[in-house]
Amino acid sequence: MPARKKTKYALLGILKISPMSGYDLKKFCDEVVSHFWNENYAHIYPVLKEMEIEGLAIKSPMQTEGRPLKNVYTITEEGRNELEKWLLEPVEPHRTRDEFSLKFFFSTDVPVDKLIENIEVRKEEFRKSLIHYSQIEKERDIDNNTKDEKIVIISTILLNAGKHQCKAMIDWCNETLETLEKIK
Amino acid sequence: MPARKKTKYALLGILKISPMSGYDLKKFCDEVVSHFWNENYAHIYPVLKEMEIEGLAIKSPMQTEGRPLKNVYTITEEGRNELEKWLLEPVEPHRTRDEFSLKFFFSTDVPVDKLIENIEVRKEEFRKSLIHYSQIEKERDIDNNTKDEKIVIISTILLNAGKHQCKAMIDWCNETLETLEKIK
DNA sequence: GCGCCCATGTAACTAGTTACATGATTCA
DNA sequence: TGAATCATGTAACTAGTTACATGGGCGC
Repeated sequence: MPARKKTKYALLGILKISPMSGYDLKKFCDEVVSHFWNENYAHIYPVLKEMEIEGLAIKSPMQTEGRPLKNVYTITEEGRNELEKWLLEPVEPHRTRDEFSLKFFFSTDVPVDKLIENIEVRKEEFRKSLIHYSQIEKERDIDNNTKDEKIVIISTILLNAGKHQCKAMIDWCNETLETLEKIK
Repeated sequence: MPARKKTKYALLGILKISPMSGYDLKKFCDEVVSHFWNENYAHIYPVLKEMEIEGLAIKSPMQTEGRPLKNVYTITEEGRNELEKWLLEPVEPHRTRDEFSLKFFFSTDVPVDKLIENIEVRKEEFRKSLIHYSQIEKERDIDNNTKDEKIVIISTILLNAGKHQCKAMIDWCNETLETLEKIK
């Protein structure tokens, strides 16, 4: 098994949507799937090279007017097969490492007021995320009136997951604040 | 900054509760904080060594009858200070990489029936986790009647976070199943 | 006699991040 | 003229996992 497995499949999946360069892939990650995925250049460029060697994608240099040379990658049939195979495999559950919970667990000697403050900050973060999700949805609805397309349905479902999580955590923050106020 | 930062603080935090060996630390992780943290031996032993060199913990070999030699580590004053410092720092948000969402996003060509099946599996996982959390709580209540202790309150709050998340995801699964049934 | 628990550790690999290096064009 | 964007890449570091190696004691 070659290295950088997850990045490879992420890139394959995006290249299946449309051929693009390393730079474009990064932009796609930041703009379209940032709420559940991220990549950085240091990951993308070496993996693209490997993918070309493995025959999963083909590089075609493109000279655009007044712009640096662009290496556009196109997914191959082999790449499609590899992606398809991965899509059908079950998702292996990844180990949890929640630093916030860990800190909170060790905070027996931290004053309750400080704990309350931390929870307030966290609640605010979730509130902002929730607003962010609603905004993404709104923007998408404006330039997208093809609501029946499968990709749109899938995107909506994934956004909904984020919203559900945020709401749950905001509820938890409120309950926790009540609990902490009582023992203050 | 030395390597293996998070493991170091996790171990410091547990050693503050009680001195113990690498083996014990692993057990503690698996039994007490597994729902938000995990460690493995390959991480624990080298980090304990580093921590001793840095003066954050002291190793005392202990010979227990009919048992292998046990290296019990005790946190030092310096270790306590280091931990305290870390506890007061804000938690830096970590990048999301949700493989399930990624796969789901790329699944436009996967038959809807297969998607429904995947969501059903996921729902079942969350249902099991929810039961697991309730069980932990029940067991803890039996051998713990000191409900007012801060550590017990904190544990309850953290368990509650897990429960909130599971419930939210089960709701999401149900909504998603409805949506998918409609386009089947 | 077999498998599980106790107990410690290393090697090799997989994964992910930060900082650095370079250089052109576009827009304010 | 200076900041932002386009565009590609490497080096060094931090983090985490799997598999392997070893060996005694306990209970069934």
